[in-house]
Amino acid sequence: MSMEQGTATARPGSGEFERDVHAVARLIPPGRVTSYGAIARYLGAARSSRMVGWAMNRALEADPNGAPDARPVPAHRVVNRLGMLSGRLHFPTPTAMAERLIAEGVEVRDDRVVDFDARFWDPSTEL
DNA sequence: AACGTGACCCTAG
DNA sequence: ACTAGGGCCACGT
Repeated sequence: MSMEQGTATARPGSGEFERDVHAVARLIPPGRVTSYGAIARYLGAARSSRMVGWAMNRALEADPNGAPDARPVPAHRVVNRLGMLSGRLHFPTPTAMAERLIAEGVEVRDDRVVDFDARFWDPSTEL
């Protein structure tokens, strides 16, 4: 049997890397935040921080096929290395990301996490 | 199928 | 301290 089209269910972007990113993100404790680069580094792909952002984007998307791994991913806890909410525009509303953080006790001001260093959670160190 | 565009980050001038 | 550029790689056009 030829397997040329065998991947009929091949979902673009559903790679191992993306799944790992989601797995790590789910380990971020409420009230803490991490960065794209920190997750990338932890997964041994220090230069693929952009892909982490893309993975968050996918996680946020309503599961198109009711994926088996439809557990929620706390994408709002991932910010850039300066603590800025660079992904806020990808949420349902431009303020949803900040609101979710605030609900967890994270102070946000001008689209930026207040006291970022203290809130920062580094998987490489804490995990 | 090449090209531009990113929820980024690091290095060099 | 600031600006530019390179690398990464999935996606839309």
